[in-house]
Amino acid sequence: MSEEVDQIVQRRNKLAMLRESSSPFPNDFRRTAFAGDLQSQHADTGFSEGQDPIRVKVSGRLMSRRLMGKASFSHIQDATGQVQLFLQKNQLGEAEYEQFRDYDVGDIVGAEGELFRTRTGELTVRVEQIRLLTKALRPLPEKFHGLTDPETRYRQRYLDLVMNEGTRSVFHARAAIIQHIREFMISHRYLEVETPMMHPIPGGAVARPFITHHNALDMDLYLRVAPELYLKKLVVGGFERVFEINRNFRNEGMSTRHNPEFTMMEFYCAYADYNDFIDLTQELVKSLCQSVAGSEQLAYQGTEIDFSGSFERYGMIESILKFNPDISRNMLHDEQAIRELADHLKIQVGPKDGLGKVQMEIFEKHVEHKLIKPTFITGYPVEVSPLSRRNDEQPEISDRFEFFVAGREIANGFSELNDAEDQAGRFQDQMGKKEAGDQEAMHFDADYICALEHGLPPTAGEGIGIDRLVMILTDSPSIRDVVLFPHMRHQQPPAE
RNA sequence: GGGGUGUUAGCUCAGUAGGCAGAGCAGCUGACUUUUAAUCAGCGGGUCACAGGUUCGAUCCCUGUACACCCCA
Repeated sequence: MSEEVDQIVQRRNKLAMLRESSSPFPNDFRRTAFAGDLQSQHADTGFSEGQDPIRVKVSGRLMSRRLMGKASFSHIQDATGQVQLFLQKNQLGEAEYEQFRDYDVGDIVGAEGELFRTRTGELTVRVEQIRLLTKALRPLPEKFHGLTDPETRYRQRYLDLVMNEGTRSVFHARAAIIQHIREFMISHRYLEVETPMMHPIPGGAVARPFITHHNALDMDLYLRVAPELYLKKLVVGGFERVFEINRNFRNEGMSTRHNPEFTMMEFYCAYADYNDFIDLTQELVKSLCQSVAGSEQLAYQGTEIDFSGSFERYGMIESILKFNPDISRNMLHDEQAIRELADHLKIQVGPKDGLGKVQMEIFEKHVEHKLIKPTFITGYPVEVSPLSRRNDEQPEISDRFEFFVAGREIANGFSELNDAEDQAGRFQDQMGKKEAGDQEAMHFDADYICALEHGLPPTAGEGIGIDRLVMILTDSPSIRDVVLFPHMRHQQPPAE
């Protein structure tokens, strides 16, 4: 019999004993204080003799035990932090003290007593009563090194959360970031909405969808790759400023910056253009830096990133030239030359791909990862922007921008294409690409065209990748570090 | 999809020119009324990821598979 099983068997035996004497999973303990609150409230309390004693009831997970004969110390951890318990045989009584000695690290307990300070000055509860509230049958990871194995941290995130303060703080930060964004949008008069996650036709982004099936209707549905088309239908309907924070699903590879489901905020504003959203994005990002980090200087994975002042801004072509001195402007604008260049750069180009598509490929491969400072890129080709408004001066480019930090695309926004006939033509173009084998190309969405034909006001739209933003703001190297339960390959469940 | 690295006790990690598998923590027994990685004495705990191959003998060498991490596409 392995020791792992031994430890579980011992705990099961203890639980069996508890079942005989009482209900082992009581739910009538009510705490009066949180550990972290006590620490901050009593940071300067002296607990001198004459003072009125402060009685508290605390509960949480037993994280350590130091048994010394007739007295013991222990730490419990709740949602706010840890506090030390001091247990004495003559205070608890023989029976209760012996019961405590049977508790295991990992058990959930409730304790009541008076606050005091130990010789070393640590705030401590002098326990008068303690109860086991939940027996833990499996041992926790080791107390000193904690849990470091990345696979276990992701698959059993609860253990990571119990053991690692850093993990807890990342997800607290994530919640604060999303709350901040939501309040920012509401304060700018945006209405929060929820649109379908299951789409009859996948649309709104160039991406491969997941397919599911509705039994009663006997029809295939697609998990959404973006909420874009529905949100713009709401603008047609007169909700002139809307936003949605929710999951998108893309059936693509996984990496440190891609999870099959990821969180995006999309938002639309009538009577605004992409330049307005560049300004709005900068304002939002700066305010997030201040609210999360308290500074516009952030360190990301050892690189200082400066969010102060106005963010950098280049045209896409200019950025290619700036970061790749070997490439000339003429090469990027000549069909023949750019294909040779792409070949030289080992970029695969499809036979139906035009100038714009190849420019985009070169940009993605040879510029994106170099955009470390917060940077807006504009001037994207219409060919790769099937939902964007055409630029008035240069019809081959769109009124679109993307926002990059630390070499990562964080946001994508544009003046919306509200010309229904142009949009129908762009969908036709996408269908041509799909027939040529491009699995990411869009479908023709007649419903959406119909909505546009009713009149979409001039509108700006944008999507912000929340996970990537959280990565940068929390200095996390992988998207798995900012998603509570990242997608993992199937694995055998933990054996007993 | 390609390349690299890894998988040894519940956890964190050693290790073996190829010859009975190691530590710390956790666990168990005992001592201990201000400890905090408590301490002291003793004890138990392993399909060395999985499947093949080479070998007298494989945790170690070879091949494949699974899972994970990193890099590239």
